[in-house]
Amino acid sequence: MSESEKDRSTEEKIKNAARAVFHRKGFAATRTRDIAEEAGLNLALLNYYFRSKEKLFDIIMLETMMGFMGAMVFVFNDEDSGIEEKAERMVASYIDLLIKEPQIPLFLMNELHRNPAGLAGTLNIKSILFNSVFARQYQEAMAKRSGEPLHIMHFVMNLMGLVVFPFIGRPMLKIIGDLSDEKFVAMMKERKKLVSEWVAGMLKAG
Amino acid sequence: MSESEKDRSTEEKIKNAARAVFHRKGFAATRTRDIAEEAGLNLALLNYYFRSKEKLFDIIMLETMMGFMGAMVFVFNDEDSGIEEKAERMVASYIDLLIKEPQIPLFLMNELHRNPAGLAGTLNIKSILFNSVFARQYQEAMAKRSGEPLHIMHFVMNLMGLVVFPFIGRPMLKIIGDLSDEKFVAMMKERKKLVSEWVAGMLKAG
DNA sequence: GTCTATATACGGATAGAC
DNA sequence: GTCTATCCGTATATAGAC
Repeated sequence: MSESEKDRSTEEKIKNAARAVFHRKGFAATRTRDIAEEAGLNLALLNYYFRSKEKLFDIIMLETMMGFMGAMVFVFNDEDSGIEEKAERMVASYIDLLIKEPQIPLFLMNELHRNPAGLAGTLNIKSILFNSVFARQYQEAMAKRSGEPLHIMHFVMNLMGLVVFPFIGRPMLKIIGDLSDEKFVAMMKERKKLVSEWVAGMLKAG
Repeated sequence: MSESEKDRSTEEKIKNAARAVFHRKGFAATRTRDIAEEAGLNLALLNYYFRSKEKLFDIIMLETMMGFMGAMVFVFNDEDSGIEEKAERMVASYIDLLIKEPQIPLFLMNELHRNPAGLAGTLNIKSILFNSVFARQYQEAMAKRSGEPLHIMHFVMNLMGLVVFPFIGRPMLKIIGDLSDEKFVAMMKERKKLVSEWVAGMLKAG
């Protein structure tokens, strides 16, 4: 089956529609009818291809999770870059991803909250972090700088907080700051450079 | 009516139960039956006291929003403290609040996403920020430091990202970092001091 | 594979007894 | 004010024609 045929197959149409609607409204608030309509197909086809709403959701969730984590894991184990360059690349690639697909973080945070074990257990992310080149470089950076060494999760929280939070809080931030969509996106692009500088500072200062 | 009577009144019992369940599961996923059960009361009483699930939800949403914003607004307009002290106090009070009520941020972000205008329009938060003592002090700090002045919303994003995001991403962070609940809370307490230092650094460095 | 029609379950809301 | 019983719309899932 060619790529173009695959994209247009009924199964792919359903998955693409399901992804869009689930990302926008979350599991509980989406109706299978919404997905069928978004796909331009009959409701019965959802059950023909994917047994149930739950099963369809699980597939979308897994793919979304992999896409989101993939952006990180790819950079994590590069031997040729230092920690600051890694941080800079993660920041840039996440901001690019989230400008294109801004609903992903809220979707993921919600559904991980609903079922923390389910998916997260599938991917063994925990060992991915601790055994990474990134973790080794982080420990080296901590050893060099003044002050107490900080748990690596503080660094992960900072990186994600500075990059991902604005997309989760977007509706609130737009109101508080009186920001248009264009202005918001422009600020996110500014943040590629800014966040890189801030996290580099955190690695040095005591 | 005395305080103890008020706390135990049927209306209060329903509101307390509704708050707990809505915060935990969000609007779409909570059933009025869940709330009745949590309150130890009959389902029919919800409609007797609060017409509909929507109406009950709106009340909880408004109260939660006010509680969340209140912690900020209170500090915003204090004339006697500098900007760094304000930041430090906001960080500390938010972390204390969120250790007690960790579901609030995800709840608020979700429901603001569902209906950005609804509530946010009610409170005119936008003018609260721009007319605050805090905003004036921020502009002064920007004028003094080297480099281009940064939009105040970058500062708001940083403050909230560093403080609030960990509570939103808690299930993910616990898995990635192999953290127990106790360890997670301990790290959040550490962050009172750390985040204060980081944001102070952002106000100075170019 | 795709459709129409329908079975079945669930959830919000209310009627009416007490 | 509070309960039990029930109505009724809506949503998932499936049966069966084409």
